[in-house]
Amino acid sequence: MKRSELFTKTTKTVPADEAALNAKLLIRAGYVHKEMAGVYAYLPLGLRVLEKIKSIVREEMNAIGGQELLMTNLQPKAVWETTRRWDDDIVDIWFKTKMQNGEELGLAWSHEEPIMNMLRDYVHSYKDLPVAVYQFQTKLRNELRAKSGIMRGREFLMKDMYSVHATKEDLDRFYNETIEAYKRIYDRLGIGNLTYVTFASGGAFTKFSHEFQTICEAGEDWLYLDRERNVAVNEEVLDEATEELGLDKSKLEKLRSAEVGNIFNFGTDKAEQMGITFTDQDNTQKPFYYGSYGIGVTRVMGVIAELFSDDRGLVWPDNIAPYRVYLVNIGDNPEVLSRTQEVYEALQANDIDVLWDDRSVRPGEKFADGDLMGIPHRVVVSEKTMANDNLLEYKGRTDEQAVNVSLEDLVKKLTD
RNA sequence: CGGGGUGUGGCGCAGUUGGUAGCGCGCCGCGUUUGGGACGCGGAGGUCGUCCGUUCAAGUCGGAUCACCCCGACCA
Repeated sequence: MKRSELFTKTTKTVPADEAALNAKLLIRAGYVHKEMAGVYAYLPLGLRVLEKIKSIVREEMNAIGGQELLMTNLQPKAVWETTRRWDDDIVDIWFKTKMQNGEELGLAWSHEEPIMNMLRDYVHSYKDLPVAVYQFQTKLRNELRAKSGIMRGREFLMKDMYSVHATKEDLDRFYNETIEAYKRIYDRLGIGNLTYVTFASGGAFTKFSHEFQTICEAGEDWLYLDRERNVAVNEEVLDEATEELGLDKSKLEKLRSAEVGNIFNFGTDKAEQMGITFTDQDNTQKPFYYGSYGIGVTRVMGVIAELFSDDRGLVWPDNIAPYRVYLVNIGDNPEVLSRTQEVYEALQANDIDVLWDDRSVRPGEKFADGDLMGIPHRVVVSEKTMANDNLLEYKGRTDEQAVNVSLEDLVKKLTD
């Protein structure tokens, strides 16, 4: 992609209506556009980041047997009445609307009930089990107050997976496999070393659920961490969990964290409430065991933006940067331009995402833009570099000093 | 939903005791520039969130309303 063709612009001025660092940077760099409080549009750069995060999540979900699908945003009232969760006193974040004939509809804040209801049509026997399905879906939640930029919106993108099983043991097995898959996801997203599996409040069926909490000053949760045993507990279940797990409360470290994932073991509750059963081997009707597993995709993006930024702007991990290389030509000397073109094509030929800042603006502006956008690798072509054995100037986003490399070595470095 | 704050060109802001709107950035044109967000000259762009009221006169005063932000409560 050439920078001159990218319609979004960067800006030096900080938006006045944002306090959250992630929103300030993402808006300034042209990743997101604020539609209204808690509602953000994803522009080409932002969408590329989201898609890269999704690819990682998708690979890991597929690896444990998840089948991707796409549920709907419009949801029938009846499905939610079976678990009493249509009631605004029980779920207070509903967006609801009506059809022309007056029939009430819900706008998806979760898909737990609709997924179960859908599975009812296809899963009838123990032979069909287990099943795990997942989607990337927009969730709409009528939060009293939106805050923290894209970390907590009224509209956000979530990966939600659901699994149904014939036995408790099988659900437990899958639940644990999912925990491992989630760890791999956070590792690949570059936040693995800051992310902890955390005990949090459960539901009716289990005492605790598990959250994945990333240590982050901008988070809204408090995490109590036992570094020695590598166990973390959410503040909301601190007393119960420390007792249950035999932790020494005085040794726990209290840290700000952001919830980047949450998984629930529902047992058979949901299936019982909804009256959904399968025929087991012994020809009796039994309710499914049901688990649900969420990752807030847009929230993760916000957390990463917060965690890795510096005073010059965003700093994306290589894996999810919208482009990996920010290519800069200095000056419009035809030889420099044709050399830059050559580098541009070589990178593309090796499947390295490159954004070429081909504008005829001063070098400082290009450097500042590349830094603000958080592109991990910067490559410069100029008369100076060409005079220097035709080497390229390379600088990592967080490097102090640039170094000279050949095109071959650059490609090698970026494809290893 | 309780408390606090803010709405003025695209963005960030100023605007005195009420007298008919200005600055920086950005944008357009011309020229000079080109290794960390250049400079000169010339331009375009605003019924001051909205409505009602007070007044000869409202960005400015009063009321209502909407939106946005922060703190709290709540939440993936």
